[in-house]
Amino acid sequence: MAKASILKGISNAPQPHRRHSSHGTPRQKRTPKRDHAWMDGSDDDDLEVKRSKKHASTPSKSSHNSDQPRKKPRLSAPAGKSSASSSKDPSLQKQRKELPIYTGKDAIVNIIRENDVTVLIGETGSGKTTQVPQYLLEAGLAGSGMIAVTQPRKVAATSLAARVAAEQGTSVGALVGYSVRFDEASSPETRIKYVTDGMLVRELLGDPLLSRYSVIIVDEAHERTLRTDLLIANLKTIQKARNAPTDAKGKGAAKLTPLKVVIMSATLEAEKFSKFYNNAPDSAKIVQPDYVDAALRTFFQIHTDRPQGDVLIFLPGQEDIESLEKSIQLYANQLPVDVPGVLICPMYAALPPSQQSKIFSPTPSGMRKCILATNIAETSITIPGIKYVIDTGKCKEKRYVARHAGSGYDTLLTRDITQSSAVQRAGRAGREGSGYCFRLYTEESFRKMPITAEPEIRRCTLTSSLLQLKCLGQDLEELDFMDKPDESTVASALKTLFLLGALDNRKALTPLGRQMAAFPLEPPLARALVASTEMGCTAEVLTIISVLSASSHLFVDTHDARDAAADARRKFRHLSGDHLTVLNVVRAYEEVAASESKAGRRDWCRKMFLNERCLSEAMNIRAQLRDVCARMDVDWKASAGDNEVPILKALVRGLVENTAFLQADGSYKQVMGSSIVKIHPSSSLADKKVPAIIFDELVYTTSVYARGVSAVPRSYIAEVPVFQARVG
DNA sequence: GAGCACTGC
Repeated sequence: MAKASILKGISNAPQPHRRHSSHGTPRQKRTPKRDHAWMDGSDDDDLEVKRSKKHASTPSKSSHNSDQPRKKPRLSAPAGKSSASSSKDPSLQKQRKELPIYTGKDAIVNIIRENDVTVLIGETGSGKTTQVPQYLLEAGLAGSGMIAVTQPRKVAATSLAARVAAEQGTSVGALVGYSVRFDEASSPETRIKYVTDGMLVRELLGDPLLSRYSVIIVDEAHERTLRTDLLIANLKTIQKARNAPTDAKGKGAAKLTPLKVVIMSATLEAEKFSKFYNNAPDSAKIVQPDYVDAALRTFFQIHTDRPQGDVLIFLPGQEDIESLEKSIQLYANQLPVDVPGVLICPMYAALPPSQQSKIFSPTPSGMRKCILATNIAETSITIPGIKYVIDTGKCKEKRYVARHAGSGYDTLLTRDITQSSAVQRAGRAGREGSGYCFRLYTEESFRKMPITAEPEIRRCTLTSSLLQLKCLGQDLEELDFMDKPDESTVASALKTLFLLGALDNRKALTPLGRQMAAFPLEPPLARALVASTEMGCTAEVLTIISVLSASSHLFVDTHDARDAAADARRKFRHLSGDHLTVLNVVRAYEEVAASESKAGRRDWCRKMFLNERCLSEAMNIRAQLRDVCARMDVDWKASAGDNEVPILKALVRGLVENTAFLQADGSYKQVMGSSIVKIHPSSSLADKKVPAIIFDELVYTTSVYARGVSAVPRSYIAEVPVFQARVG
């Protein structure tokens, strides 16, 4: 069994906290100075780290030859050189030593040396992410293998690699590299590699024991992304194989070097919670049933009673924002002349960039800015000059609901925020001075909130993960997870993969399933792609699914220019519906891209109300998918031209579960699952009655909507083998 | 007649 150790208390240098208050009667209070407080109360654990002497560090020189890297040939320090080496930028080395983690360096290295698994808890900014890999390399713990450091986001992986490469006095891609989708910088010399968690999960498919790595550091583990959870579960399995007892020596297993795992996680900032509650006043204990109305009243209390300073109100969604905007405007127009005017700025992701930008312009003198935002303002953007925050305590959350062992749907419903969100929201006030947070909920409600968000593995569709695991000969049901996925979600994933032909009726992976897993796509889209190779329309299907798997929407939603947007959209419209409309858009975009400059392209997209980010990302994805096709000897150029028949038939193969027939009463009934679904109003087929539809996804908001819809003859659906089996 | 926010391959 793997030995495990937990190291706690890599704390930041103590810093003054912002002043907050809550529950309606704000009052300033300087927070007491206190370094740390852990949820489990074991305050003194950090001494374990702090106590250790920094005795003369003995970097074991790894006998690594320092060939010049192929990609970025520039000077590079040989591995194993001490961090104190004079060849490195002295100011960077000084900075490294000033990091909170530095005093614990030897203790950390020793504990990791002695244990198979180490859990390292430290706050953001403690330097653990940049320093620990370097400490381990310098101490020779990497042996002849690599140290991988996983990150949930690409930008973190690339920027951390740049930072650590600089600290090592080398260029990125030499001793220190990174690997993310669409981008890689590494060479045979690379020993520390920053990778996205998804990249390492994908690497498992080709190298199930991750044999190139001797240390894997899973960073930001507290974020509990689906891929991190999947990785952690797999690392346990891998360690069993690679760190087998020594009696296996001489046999197969002995060829494998042991694997060390380091899990790094931020604390939940427990002390910030408690400080927050020391100033909890005793008024405002009334539950506000209508948070929009409460926000309205709280805003005008602030506006008439409090000194100048902008207000940020957190609301769940666009609908509430628009309704509150109207009410505030109405009352603001009736204010006495001696009260400052109100400048209302709505803020949510779907708002066109031109209207988003006004929240960043300085508030005109004699005015108070009031920003109405979704949780986009919680982390993604920082708005300067906010003095007051009003927190409704609500947000919207997307969650997958599995039903009847299959055919579930995504929901988007308003719910209570988490405690960590509440803290985050309050922290948006007074970033440049003192600030106040007004919470429209009681202290008791706060205590009832979940501390953190539920891990993704409990909220998402697991179809893609299950397919990847099946390729590794594993199973969602058997793997040892920190949090077990929900049974019905697993059942639903199994059913989907069976219907797609990726699994047989004994839940075993089929050759088709293995083929599908090679593509970085959701299984239904991968299935459509494979089908297109048999139907001679790979070029078109590749284009359509590239757009569907891009992270943003193709069409820009605008309120003001709704008619103009609809006019522009009509130019691309295809009678069959949204999928071929997407194809028309990309074909037009490619023509423009061929003749126009970058600016011309941007201009065209703006005029056509198209999201250029979506299109350029789709082009990237398409190029990657073409590469995979080429490797699998699939002709990605095979084109059906303007014949939509094979294209729709290929899509039907992937979207088998997302099919519905028109009923006699004019509604659509899902073929599998039997729910009544409506065509989403954003679809080109909204309000149209066609005998049968396929769709990209089912979303439950105000009712169950099908999004991304195309009309197909009923026969296309009936000829799918799975349906024939059901009938016969 | 409707669109929380991110992220990953």
